[in-house]
Amino acid sequence: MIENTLRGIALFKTCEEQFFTKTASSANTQKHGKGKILFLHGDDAEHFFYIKSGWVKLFRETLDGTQAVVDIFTRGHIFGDTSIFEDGLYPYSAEVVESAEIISLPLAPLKAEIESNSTFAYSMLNSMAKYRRQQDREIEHRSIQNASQRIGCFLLRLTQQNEDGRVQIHLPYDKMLVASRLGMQPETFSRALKKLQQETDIEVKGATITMKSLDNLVGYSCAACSSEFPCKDLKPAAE
Amino acid sequence: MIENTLRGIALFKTCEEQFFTKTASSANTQKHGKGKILFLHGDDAEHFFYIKSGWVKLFRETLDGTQAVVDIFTRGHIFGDTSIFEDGLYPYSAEVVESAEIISLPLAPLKAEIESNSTFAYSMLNSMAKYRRQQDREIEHRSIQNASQRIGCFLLRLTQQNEDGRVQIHLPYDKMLVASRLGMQPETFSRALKKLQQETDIEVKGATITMKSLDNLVGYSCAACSSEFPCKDLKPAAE
DNA sequence: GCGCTACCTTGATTTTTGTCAATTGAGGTT
DNA sequence: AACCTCAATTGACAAAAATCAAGGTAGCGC
Repeated sequence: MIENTLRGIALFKTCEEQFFTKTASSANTQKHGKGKILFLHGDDAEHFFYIKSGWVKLFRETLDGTQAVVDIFTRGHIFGDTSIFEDGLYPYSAEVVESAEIISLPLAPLKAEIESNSTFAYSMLNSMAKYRRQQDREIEHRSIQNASQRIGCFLLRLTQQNEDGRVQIHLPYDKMLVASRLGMQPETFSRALKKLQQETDIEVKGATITMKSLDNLVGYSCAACSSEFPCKDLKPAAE
Repeated sequence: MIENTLRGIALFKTCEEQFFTKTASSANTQKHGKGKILFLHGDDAEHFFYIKSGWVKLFRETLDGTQAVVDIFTRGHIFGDTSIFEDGLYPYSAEVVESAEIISLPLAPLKAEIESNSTFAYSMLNSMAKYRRQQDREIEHRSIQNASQRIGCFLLRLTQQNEDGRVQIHLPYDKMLVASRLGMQPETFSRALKKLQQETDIEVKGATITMKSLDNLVGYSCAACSSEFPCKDLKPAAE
């Protein structure tokens, strides 16, 4: 059951047989409701996680409780794995933000596989490098894009390139969360989204956003980005 | 000559013999003055680089010429290596910002070593994970720290923990560059540094900053950070 | 339905940062 | 020394975002 899921994950394509059996033997799938804390920053890390469905927020907090969202992941993403390289402690906290089905997997076999299977280690490096570029982009955008442009970019990255006619996007989680994901206050988000509506041709109705084509949005947001649309990292992802 | 330098690099500790000989055979050391462009974003990547001394800025630009500084590295750092995972293209541009001595190294043996030596691949993953945490911190700071706090943090990260009496810090490159590294305008930097002077006990004289102890600075900046001082990633770096 | 509890929006205001322009200052060259 | 260049600072102002406060709205349980 779980073993089959694992075999289907692109990242694990090059793993040895024993990795799947060992990992699956102490893995388990669980459904979690919104608000469930999976682990806290600094906890001893025994497991890493694979998201089958739903959304998970990774975050860190300062002493006075201010929260910084590291990232928000969904189906197909792995998290908690880098604790291997962090003295076995989770480098962030994780909270379910939209009801999720999550597979919990032991770290030990993962570490063993990295250490023994260099092809797999290469895959890990590849996915790590991809993520690194995403973070570079994030930092870049925070310094050269304004709030509306960042929202525009966020929306563009939500559209799968399946579109033909009218484009429709559905925000995958609360607007408050989108705001924190983009590093702005909810009020700023609300106003910036309104401004984006005026400056482009998008129509916002609750969490649903529609538009004739992506062109206007691309012109508005991607002008203030060092990459071209469509973003390379969104493509099929050559594993 | 170069081979010995390579053997001394912590990251390469676990590399095979042939890696050193192959790499060194088509490596070369060069001195570059301030302003020298080493490669441009999108160039075909044949080499990666090791900094023996000086400072190098990695950056990306939008079509209209706005520049975003990805990072600024010095002695002991490697860059250009991730192009292995980016279709063989450099994911950013690189410019010498303080006269530097740089070793240029072929990418092919590095890639081969990653693919064949899983212990080394593990080291690479480890260093990549470390860098990832640094970027997480960077993103965090841009959303929850103000300009003065970011400068304070930057200064703290420049101090080696060798201090006993009075602490003295020397800015390693232009203030304009520090500003861009911290994602702010030079004018903002200038004012924020002045404010930092008023709020803590630092004394600024040109590029030299002194203070009785780090305490005030730590209290001022690290209060708005999810990590504790001293930052773990600055420690000896267990390779 | 009613009331409760978020989420979301809107307005007014303050804070922070960016922009534009002018001046000062330091280092290097001739 | 006089000159030049460019970094750095400062002031005045504009823009962007955060903050504070008040409503509005949608979903949910009773």
